[in-house]
Formats: sequence, structure tokens, C-alpha cells
Amino acid sequence: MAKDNLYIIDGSALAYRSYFGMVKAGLTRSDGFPTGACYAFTNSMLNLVENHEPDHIVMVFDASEKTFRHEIFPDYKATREAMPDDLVRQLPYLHDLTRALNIEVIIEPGFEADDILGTLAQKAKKKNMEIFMVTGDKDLMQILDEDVYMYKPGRGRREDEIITTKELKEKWNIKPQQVADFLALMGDSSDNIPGVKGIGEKRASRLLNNFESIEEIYKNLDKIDSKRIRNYLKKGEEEAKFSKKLTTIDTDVAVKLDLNKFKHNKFDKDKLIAIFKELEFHSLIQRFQDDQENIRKKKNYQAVKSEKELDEIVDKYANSELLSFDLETTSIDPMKAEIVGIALSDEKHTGVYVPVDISEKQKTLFADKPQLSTLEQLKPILENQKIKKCGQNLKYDMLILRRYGIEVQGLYFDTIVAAFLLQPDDRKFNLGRLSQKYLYYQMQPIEELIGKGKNQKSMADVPLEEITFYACEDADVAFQLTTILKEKLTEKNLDEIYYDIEIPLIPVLMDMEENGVYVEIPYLQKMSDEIAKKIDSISEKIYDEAGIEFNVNSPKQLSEVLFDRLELPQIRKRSTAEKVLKKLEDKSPIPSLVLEYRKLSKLKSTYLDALPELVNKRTGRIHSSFNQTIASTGRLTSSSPNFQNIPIRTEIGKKIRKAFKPAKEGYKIISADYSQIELRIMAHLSQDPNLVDAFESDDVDIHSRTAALVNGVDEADVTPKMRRAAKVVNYGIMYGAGAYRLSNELNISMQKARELKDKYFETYPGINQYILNTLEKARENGFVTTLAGRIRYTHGINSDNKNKKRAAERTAINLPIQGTAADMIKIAMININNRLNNGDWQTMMILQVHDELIFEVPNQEVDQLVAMVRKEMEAALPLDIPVKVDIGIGKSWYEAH
DNA sequence: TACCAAACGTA
DNA sequence: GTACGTTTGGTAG
Repeated sequence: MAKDNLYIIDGSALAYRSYFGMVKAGLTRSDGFPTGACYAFTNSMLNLVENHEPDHIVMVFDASEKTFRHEIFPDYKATREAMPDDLVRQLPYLHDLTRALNIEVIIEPGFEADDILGTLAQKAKKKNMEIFMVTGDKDLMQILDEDVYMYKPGRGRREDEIITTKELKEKWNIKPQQVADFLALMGDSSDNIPGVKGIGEKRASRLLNNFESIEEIYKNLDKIDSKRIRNYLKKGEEEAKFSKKLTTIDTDVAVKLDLNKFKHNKFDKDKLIAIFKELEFHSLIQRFQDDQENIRKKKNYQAVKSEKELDEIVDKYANSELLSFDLETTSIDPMKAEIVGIALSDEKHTGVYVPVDISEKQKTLFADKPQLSTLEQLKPILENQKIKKCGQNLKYDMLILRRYGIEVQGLYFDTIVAAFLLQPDDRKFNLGRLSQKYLYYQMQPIEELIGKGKNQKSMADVPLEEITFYACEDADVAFQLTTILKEKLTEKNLDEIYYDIEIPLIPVLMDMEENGVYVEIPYLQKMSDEIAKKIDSISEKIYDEAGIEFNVNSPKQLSEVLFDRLELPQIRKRSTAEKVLKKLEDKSPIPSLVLEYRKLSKLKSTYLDALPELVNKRTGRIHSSFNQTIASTGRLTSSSPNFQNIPIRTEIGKKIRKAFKPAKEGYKIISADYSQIELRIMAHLSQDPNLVDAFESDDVDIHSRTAALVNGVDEADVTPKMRRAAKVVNYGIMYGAGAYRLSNELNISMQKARELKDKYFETYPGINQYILNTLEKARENGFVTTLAGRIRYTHGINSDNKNKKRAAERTAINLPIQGTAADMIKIAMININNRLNNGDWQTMMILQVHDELIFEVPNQEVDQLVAMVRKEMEAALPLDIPVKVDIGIGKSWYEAH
């Protein structure tokens, strides 16, 4: 019969390994609590237990107190750094996790894990067991024996390693009982064990082969041939004998080998899951929760296959209180996508899939009435205000339905928007992740349906059976998420920003996206041709100067030309960034030419050539996407194309804006932008008397005012240079800039920059106070908020890492300002859009650029619109100081701005 | 094919 | 110093 085995694990060593292995990943809980060590530790233990199925298992930890080795040698392990704080905080969890795995935890004050481990191993030897010491500590090799092994779990790509007496012999050519002598002779820098100077691995091994032990060596010193080694040994005698005391494992610790307690039983699943939930280990929760297959079997997903069935579900959902829906379509572009089918769910684990486009593969289902429009039948439900609607990213689905003549009513809950508000710093909010995170349920990946890459199929080609499960799962999961996320929003006081701002904003964004923007393509093409010529002539000049043709767009090739061929000085490594090239301008004509080249080719490729490609064939306009769930501060972002970075700073770039004009004669472009909104918000938040006072007066130039106050001169005497500096400081402070940045930006010394900053805070003492208050809140609560109650977590604000801490501080300072501005314009957009839709307007709102709204307006509505927009924007989110809106009217965006 | 860094456009 | 998106070249798979 095979022997029973016993695994004794050095928990402290595993904790360290787990910690350092994960430190780079920076895994934390959503409140910033570090969890990397817990995660790696758990996975290691699960692997160990599942791969080896131990009969008995126990884990030992170092106690935090000093050990007997410190008593005899105060410098023992003195070179070791203290355990990192982030690991110390995780230790209690590691103990709990181990216990939840049903593994006994042993901590014995005064002894190291090694000694306990050694003692247990020795005792177990007598029980005729197979013993595995799970540790990497070489000291413990002295315990090795016929049935005693050392087991080093592999790290990364390294294989697991089992060390037996054989491996010990091969490695150092010594026996286990010589390990303490061996280590004592050669010393161990990691434990700060002195050893004998001059004796290393090779010599120690040879000596012990000849003399068995340190004691024997010293009895027989005269038998050693080499005079040098003899001298080393003589000199190091005290250290040798002393070191041996440190390297000898104490196998006499008062610890009981209680095999009953060590017997390995099943994990305590409930306890494990509870800890995993606390640590937010979603994938692990899933692994232990219910079998995923079991959950899938619970699902009741049905496809509608006949007119009768369709009638039935129409009746059923007409009584739903909350209905989740999800479209399956042929494109991710809502202005182009065709509907393939729609899934509905109003109850956990259920769903109905209704095929819409009756394609080849599906037409048999409605063989009786192939022309039947299933969407028509669903329209009354979708348009019923009383049936509350939920789903994931409904802006997309609703936009498509609108194209099919269905105006969804009763929009109530969008899971993607809710998840974003809960944790705006998260990168991805796709349904699969939300399901994993909040439901601990692994959805079927879409790749299993349509593949990926170039061989990706269209949804329209997926067999009904498969698409039914996939589509219903989407609707079902969104339904379940609604319940959970709804509660979490309330818990975090996010109801107001969610139900009053973000949800009502969805139809506004739909309108804007649907409206799109008219862009005069021939104009852009003409400009593109002209710029192409310029680019050609510049690159010719560059090749001439360089004496070689190369790809100017390639920073790598460019740096070869600049730094190898021309041997220009390398300012920041081999960087070719604008700043670096500026500094090299007087050394060669190439840097200026490259800068000009880059500007022009960026303009050409990003705008002049890209925009024409994006014109929708059906509408003749460009429909950008306005994303609500990307920017952590609550700003919108715009993509395909990004309409929020159309050039304005350079004249040539600005000309692109001439192409943005009304589609028809008799219209104008109107731009309405908040004047210095972020500074005003800072004034409101800080209540700084001087800043408030400045904004109270109607026609203030805040940068001039700042310059006057900081420099102690009249506003009339402020020079352009002074104003420029004041502007840099005004903005810099809002972003949390330090003196270093100011000195760089303004080309002044650090000393001067510091003085400038001090002067600024003297002028506006309330701002400094605002910063201090905000940081204190951030440190205490772990998050900061905007005026409308949006939150952002401030991870890292208490970090030991200074860079991390400062970065967290800057985002904390900025969020209430940038985020409140975002709240404000969103409210304005909602109110303006309501007016436009409820009144008799032809005007279209077409763009938002953070603090600016753009409209396409028939001439006869211009005056009314200007008044309405100004009023709504200024009143959207009242501050203690006036909010001012500047309005421009013109034939194009160029003229209106 | 998928992803990253560098560069550069905006508020 | 905050917040983004797109293009490009280069590399890893």
C-alpha cells in the first residue's frame, strides 16, 4: 500500500513569492485595497491541492516576533527589507483563505516557519509517511531523507522542482546532515549569515566531503593541504561555528503533529466564496459557485417559430413591468446595421428570441406567412411608455429601431451606463465582463458564434438555434444586471446623476448621432491635394539635407538620420518629439522641416482624407459616435470620427472648419460655448473671494485680472507676457501642476516658478484651501465627487509610491472641476434637446465639444435659438457666480467659432 | 492579425 | 499638470 503523504507549506515564503510575482500587475479591489498576493497565493494553493491531492496538509507562517536566532545574533536577516506594507495588509486574508481551503495554519511565536516545518517533518518521518516540504528555503534541505522531499513550485515558465537527497548530492555533493555546515561555511547574504571568508560553494563542498562536519574540519585543520584555505578557516573559526547555530533548523519546536487536523478535507466552499467576494475575485467565485453548466441548464430561452407563438409573446410582454431587449444586427455601426432579430426578457433565466430578417436559414419558420413583419407586432410593446425598458448600451439598439420606424418609449435602465457611473475608471463595460463581475456568470463568447478576424461571419448567417441562446442570454443578463446595478447606484448616491442626467442624455446623444454633420467633401479634397504638394516638396528638402531618402513618418528611421548620420546631440535619448526637435532647430534645417511635415501629414491623414470616407451614403452626412461611458470625469468622447479634435490652433488646420457647414442654403452654423467654465467652477467650489469677485464683474478677462493681482499692477498695465504666464498658472493649478511644470512651460527658473505659484496662492488663498480640502476628502473617503454627485475613486492617494500618490492627487483635484463642467453641459443638452423636440423647431444640435455646442439652424430660427440656448446653458447648473456663454454665428464652423 | 508606443489633434 | 481619439510604424504572435 502506498504511504500516506504530508505536505507542509512554508506560508510566509509563499506569501512573499505571491506578492512579488503580482506586484507589477498592481491588482487591487475597487476601493484600492491590494489583492495581488491573495490572488496568486490562492491560485498556487488551488493548483497544489488539485494537482497533488495531498492526504495531509498544513501551512506554517513566521510569527511577527523576533526569533531565537535574533537573540543570539541581533543582525540576523538584518539586510532584509521590512515586509512591504501592502503585503502585511494582506496577511490576515492569507490566513483566512488557507483556513477556508481547510488547511490548518500554524504560527508559533519565537520560531520561524523553517523550524516548525522541520520539526513537523521530523516527527512525520517516524510515522512512515512521504513528506513534501513546500518551500524554496535551502536550509531545509538538511531535513531531506529517503521519504522527505523538498517541493519548489515552479514560477512562471519554470517547471516544478522536486529535490531529494539525490539532487542535493548532484548539486553540492553533500548529504542532508551536512547542509547546515555547508551553509555555515559559505555564508548566506540573504539571511545575513557571515560564513567563513574565502570559502564558497566549491570549497565548502570539498571540505565537507573530506571531513564530514565543521567540527571535524577544525579538529583536522593540519590535514588540509592548501595553506590559504587553512588560513581562511583559522580566521573564520568563530564565524563558522556561530553560523552553524543559525543555519541549523531547530527540530524541537513544541508543535504537535496532529494528523487528524492535517487531514485534507474538501474546501469550505461557502467561506471561500465569501472571501472571494470580499476580495472581488470574480473568476474564482465563478469557479466555485455553481457549475456554469448547471446554470445554463436552468435557462429557458425560446425562439419564436410561428405566428401563434409571436401572438403569445406579444400578449405576455404587454404586461411586463420591466422588459430587457437586445438586437442582433449585421454591423456595429447603428447608422448602417440591419436587424437580424430581437431578444426579450422580463424574468431571470428566461428569454425569447424573435427573428426579424427572415433569411434563407430561417425562412422555413414562417413558411405560412413569409412576409410577416415580426417587428411590427412588437412595436406596441416597445413604444409602450408604461413598460419600463432596460438593456445594455441602448443608444445603439434604439437608434437602429428608430430607423425601422420604432420609437422606444419608457427607457429606464442602461446597464453599461450604470456600470460606468459605479466605476468610471474601469476600462471595459461589455456585457460579458459585467456578467462576470456582478453575476459571477460566464457568458457564451460571441466568437463562438461568428468567429473572429477576417473569417468573421455575419449575425445573419448564424443558425437559429445558436443565435437564440446567444441573444436571449444578452437580454437575460442585462435584465439580471438591472436589479443588481440599480441597488448599487442607490447605495453610492448615484441616483440623481443616473436618472436625471445620464439616462435622459441617451436620447439626446441619439438625436445628435442621427443628425450627423454635413461636411463639404470637395473642399476637403481640394485642400488635401494642395497639402500633398506641400508635403512632397518638404520631404524632398529633407531628403536633400539628409542625403538619403527615408520614411519621415518613422521615428526610428528619423532618429537614425538625426543622431547617427548627422550626429546631432541626443537630448532625451533618441526621442524625436516636438520639444526635442525645437531645440535642434538651429543645428540643422531638418528638425523644422520634419515638424512642418508632421503637422501637414497629420492634418491630411486624420482629417482631410479620413472625413470623406465616413460620409454615410444614405444621409450624405457624417455620423460620429458620442460615447457616454469612457472618460472617467464624465465628459463625452467622440469617435469615428473624433469631432472633438478638429484643428483650431493653426490657421491651416483651422481652415478645415470651413468645410463644416449647413447642408442647405438658408441655414447657419451656431456655436455656443461656456466662457472659462472650469475656472468659474473652481471659483464656485473654492469660494475664493478674489476669484469670485473677478467673475462677478461682467466683462472680466480672468487671465489679465490674475496677472494684475499676482504682479501687483493695474489691469491696464498687464503686459501680454504677464497675461500669458497668468493663463498658464490658472490652468496649471486646475490640473495640479507643480513648479517644475510651470518653469518648463514658461521658460523660467524653478525658483521663479515657485515664487509665482506662492504668489498665486497668496492672491487666491481659497484655491489652495480647496486643493487641501479635496485631497483630505479623497484620502478619507477614497473618492471625490462633482457638484451633481458623480464619483471617481482616488486609488493610490495613500500610496507609498510618491509618483503614484501625486498622480492620484492631480486627478482628485481635477475631477470636481472637469467633471462638474461635464455635468453642466449635459444638463444643458438635455434641456435644449427637449425644447427642440417639443417645440416647432427645424434646428438640429449636431456637436458637443466639451464646453461648446454646435447647431445647424435655419435663418428664421437664429434669434430665438440664440436666446434659448444661452438661457438653458447658463441656467443648467447654477453656480454662486455668473455662468457666461459666448455665441458665434456663421456660414461655417470656422466663422461661428 | 493584434497590440503598443510615439506623435499630435482638441477642451 | 487633467481628459480624450486617430494615425503610423514596428513588433509579437
